[in-house]
Amino acid sequence: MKNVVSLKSLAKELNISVSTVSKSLNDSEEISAQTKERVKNLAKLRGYSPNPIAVRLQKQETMQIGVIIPNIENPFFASVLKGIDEIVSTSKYNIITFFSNESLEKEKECLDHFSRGNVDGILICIAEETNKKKTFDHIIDIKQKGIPLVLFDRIPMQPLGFDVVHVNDYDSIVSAYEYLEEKKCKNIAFVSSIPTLIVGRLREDGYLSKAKNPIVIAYEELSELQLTLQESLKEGKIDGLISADINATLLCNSAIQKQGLTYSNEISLIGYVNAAQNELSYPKITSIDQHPEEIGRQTAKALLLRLESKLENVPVNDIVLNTTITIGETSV
Amino acid sequence: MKNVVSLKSLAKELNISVSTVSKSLNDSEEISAQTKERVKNLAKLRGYSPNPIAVRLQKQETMQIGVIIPNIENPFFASVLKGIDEIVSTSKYNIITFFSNESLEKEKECLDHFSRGNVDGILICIAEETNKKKTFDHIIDIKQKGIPLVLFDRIPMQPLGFDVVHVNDYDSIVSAYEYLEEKKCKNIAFVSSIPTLIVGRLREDGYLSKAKNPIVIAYEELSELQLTLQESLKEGKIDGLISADINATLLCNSAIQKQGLTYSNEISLIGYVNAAQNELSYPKITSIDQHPEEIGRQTAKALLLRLESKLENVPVNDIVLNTTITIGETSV
DNA sequence: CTGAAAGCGCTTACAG
DNA sequence: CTGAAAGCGCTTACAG
Repeated sequence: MKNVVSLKSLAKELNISVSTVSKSLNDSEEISAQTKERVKNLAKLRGYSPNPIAVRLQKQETMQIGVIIPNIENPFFASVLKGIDEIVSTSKYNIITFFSNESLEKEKECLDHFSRGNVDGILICIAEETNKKKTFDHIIDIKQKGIPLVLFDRIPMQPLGFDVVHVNDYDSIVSAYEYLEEKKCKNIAFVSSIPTLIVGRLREDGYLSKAKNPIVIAYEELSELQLTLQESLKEGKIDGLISADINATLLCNSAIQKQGLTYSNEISLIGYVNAAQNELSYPKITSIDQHPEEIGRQTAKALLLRLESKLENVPVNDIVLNTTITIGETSV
Repeated sequence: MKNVVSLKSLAKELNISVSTVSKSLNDSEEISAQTKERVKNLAKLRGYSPNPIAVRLQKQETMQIGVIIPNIENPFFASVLKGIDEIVSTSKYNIITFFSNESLEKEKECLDHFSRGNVDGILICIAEETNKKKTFDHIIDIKQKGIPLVLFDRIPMQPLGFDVVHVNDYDSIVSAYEYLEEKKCKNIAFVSSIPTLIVGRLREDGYLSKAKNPIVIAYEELSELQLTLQESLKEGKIDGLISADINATLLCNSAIQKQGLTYSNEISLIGYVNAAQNELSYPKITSIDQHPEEIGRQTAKALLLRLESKLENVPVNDIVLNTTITIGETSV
């Protein structure tokens, strides 16, 4: 039941050679208008479409872009992927998705698979474990294979020699801090469930650069974070919270509510959220918007640029995007 | 800088034929142990790995599975995709992801692309628009192409002749209704932002089968839904809410809070949520868990089964999974 | 046990 | 303007 229409079958039916059929369909200058016409008509009639695998073998291109996402259940990454798809789907490439599930081992396997000739280019956000262990050799190795690679969101401190796309995490938190200051907050604490992630560190640094008497509440273990947070709020000193990630934001709001605090002069909250969900939630939280789809689009564009201009000496690009603050109901 | 190690280069270096090299690496019985040894050693030394495109062309398999997701920003689908990945990543296949963004047109393009020899099998959840217009010809056409296809979640009323994986939406709501009855709710309303989706209709039907004096609040337009919902709550009659989708659930909770109602004898809420986010939210909403990852796993398994047993006469599978109720803080 | 040949479905110099 | 030939990198009957 497979598609049996091939160049060969068309050629036989038309009593001409395979090369002529191929050239006709590719609109080669070499072929007469009349022959092209005949070939194209029959091709359409028979529903011919070229075997993509054969074309790829011939062209020595896979027409595939490999994407490695740490965790697709994180809405930030889901939106980034959507942005990537938006750009890639207008190109000749397909997206092969892999999920590292934050595991270094899995990430290595993915890159290994990609580098065995399965993709023409790679888009990757490194896993949490990779981030912690600071093991980047498997990524650097890709350079030797000559496969263009673009890193997004979690960017190692030391440059690896690849294009990168990210937001300015440091400045984002500085802006958030300044925003809360405008709202007359005096004791602003920083809450994070990602203290070891690169982006988490940058955000913390941004906070520390502003706070005179810093209060950092940071645990990876959510239950621990929750407990400590509740304790800290009980003391009644804190009147502003900046949360460094989606989970921390949810816990902050939850702790505030449970404490019976109200979003007024009593306390304010700003943090990272899942934008779509936040829009409908109560209270709608004042948030730092990273514009994840835009990150995805820029990442994909950066790769396509490398793929199209085969120039090896294009300098490495460091693309920094701006975050914005979306006012909600948790800062009055 | 491309990988220049090929069967040919190995053969030349060993002074034997390409066929012998190929057979050795594939552990053919025909080849002497000694030769195999030599070949494998050199292959390892040179870091040889077979060109996947060439293998595919030869084997007449793409080793790719095409997945069409209506909206990756919906956490339900993100989790389904994770489940799919979990199973597929243990097979020889790769996942090609496409997002229809709920558009029939885009969906057609995806299927068209897939059917041009780009994938060996297809996993699809139909777009909202497809669902509404009840246009399924582009899906049915896939059967003629001989490409196995499995539908998940949104399953057309009339069987299309493909394997399907879904939950029992009707029964889920019946259970939810019965649960609220146990909690002494007397006036249970049904709130939906997906009145025209198949799953939305089934859920509504489940509700209608139980309610004596049904109150259905259903609008696709979220602002309209929100308004009507607030009006209805103001009347003070409703003491139980069943929400048919994530957005409706968020709006219900938001409306309840704004109304100043408390989750006690006053009112209860049960509905669909984003499980990960709900876990950390306040209040934690009592929810109907569809186990999306399991849906993904089952969907992928169903396809792999078809792909492996080339038998055409395997009867069509209708896999129905159970939902469960997770007790939260919105039903006391 | 090894290798030459054909073939998977295409494209593209090159001859005529 | 058309076609035969070689080749992309493999696999696999078939001969020897």
